[in-house]
Amino acid sequence: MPWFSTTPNHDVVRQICERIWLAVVQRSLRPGARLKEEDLAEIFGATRARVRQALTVLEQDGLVSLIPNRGACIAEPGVEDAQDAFSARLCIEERLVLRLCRQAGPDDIAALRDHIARERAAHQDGDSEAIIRLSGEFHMLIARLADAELLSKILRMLTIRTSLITAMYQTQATQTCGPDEHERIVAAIEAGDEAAAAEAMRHHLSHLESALRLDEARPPVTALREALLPPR
Amino acid sequence: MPWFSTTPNHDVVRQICERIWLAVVQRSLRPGARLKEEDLAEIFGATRARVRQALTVLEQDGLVSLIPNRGACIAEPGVEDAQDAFSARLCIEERLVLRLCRQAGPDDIAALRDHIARERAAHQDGDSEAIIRLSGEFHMLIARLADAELLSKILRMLTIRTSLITAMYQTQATQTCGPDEHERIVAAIEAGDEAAAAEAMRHHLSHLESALRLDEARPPVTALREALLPPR
DNA sequence: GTCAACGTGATTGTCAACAATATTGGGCCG
DNA sequence: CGGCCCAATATTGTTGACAATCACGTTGAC
Repeated sequence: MPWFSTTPNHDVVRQICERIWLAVVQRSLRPGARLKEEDLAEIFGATRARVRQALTVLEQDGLVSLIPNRGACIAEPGVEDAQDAFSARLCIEERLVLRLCRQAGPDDIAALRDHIARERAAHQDGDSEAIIRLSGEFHMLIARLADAELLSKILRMLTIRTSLITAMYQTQATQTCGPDEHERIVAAIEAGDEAAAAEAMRHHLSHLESALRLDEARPPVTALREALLPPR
Repeated sequence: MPWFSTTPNHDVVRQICERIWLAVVQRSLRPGARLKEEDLAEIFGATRARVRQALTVLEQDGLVSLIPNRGACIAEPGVEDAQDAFSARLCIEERLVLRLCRQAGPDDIAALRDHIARERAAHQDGDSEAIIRLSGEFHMLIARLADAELLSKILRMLTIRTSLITAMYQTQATQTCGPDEHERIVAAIEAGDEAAAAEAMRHHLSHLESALRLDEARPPVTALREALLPPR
């Protein structure tokens, strides 16, 4: 299930991207962490050129910052960036569910229900890796079913960004929201109720956003750095 | 005014991207044209590595197709792709003008008016290069004024795509539509009339789309190739 | 005469060494 | 004693050559 990123040419590159992304959302790689090319090359058994390709792709997706002559590090989106990302997702996904309300056939509904079932299973098993992954894939599934290739591509970029943002700003209380809200969206789509579907999606996204500590003065991880370092 | 693409690290890369894009919209580079790395390197006085970076970026933007082990060529978006692109632009730009209706201050309106004035000047001078460029930049200006960094980035990608599509499918009759429709959008924004602004933008985009020969069976440029070459 | 296999030429993909640049630690001067 | 400059080191950026791959033209067999 190759869902990551903008289909890099070679599998090795995609694997590197995917592993780094996973490390970020699982919080084993903190925002601001430096990514030394040589180390990555050794870790993944690849050459530095490959690593560099991967980093270029990851920068496009907004997951890493690439500073010339200074290397790469996990990006540190600010509060503004977070709001931008959710705002953009709202714009895209509202459109997607509206389209799906008109186009969706029984197969589509079944696929969505099946996905939600897997989400529930992951929740019961407490498999946090699967929970995070499936939660993101639900939205990508909607995009795919809506038959909008470009919007899918865009949404992919946005989900990667919001993954990072979530890992950065989320409170301990709400890890990810359960599949109930997804269920509600699907139900509205099945009923063909455009207003309800759009509303459900809006509610879902704003719920995701409001679960974050965006109101706080500064991101928790970079607080130290930015506070101590003089402005460059 | 560095408006092109996803801010590549080095200026050389951006210049290559920009020149290729310009060549495409000016129709000196036809869709399907092969882009040999070595030739590009010689033309731009850059190394092949740089050219490769540029091609990677251009592929992300959908301007070139990058086939493994076979090289790069100007992309040939199909009718489906064209509709996708306009659909996505509609989604994004509608949101942008709505936001601008609420946020726009006198400075913003002045900037928009100033831009339209330049468009009119280009039209009078018959400077087709400027007409194409300014026509695209108007939409980017809206995105920038709407204070939506991410949506700007996305729209940039979409305008590049639609540039290519326009170059590919446009009829001889309607090169680009004049600045009158832009004027109408700005007027609605100035009045703060959300419904009118959204409607004006919808009208503008659908006008752009309907000026193309999307109903024809196949793209004009590739017709020969696809007709003569056996399906691979 | 047609088709298939093969060899050749051209082009892309990869690599490892080299050069340029930023960071860090120590020494020197104020 | 503190600030500044300079050299050493570590890391990134670049280059050119090499290997892998593919398209095309030729040759041979059926």
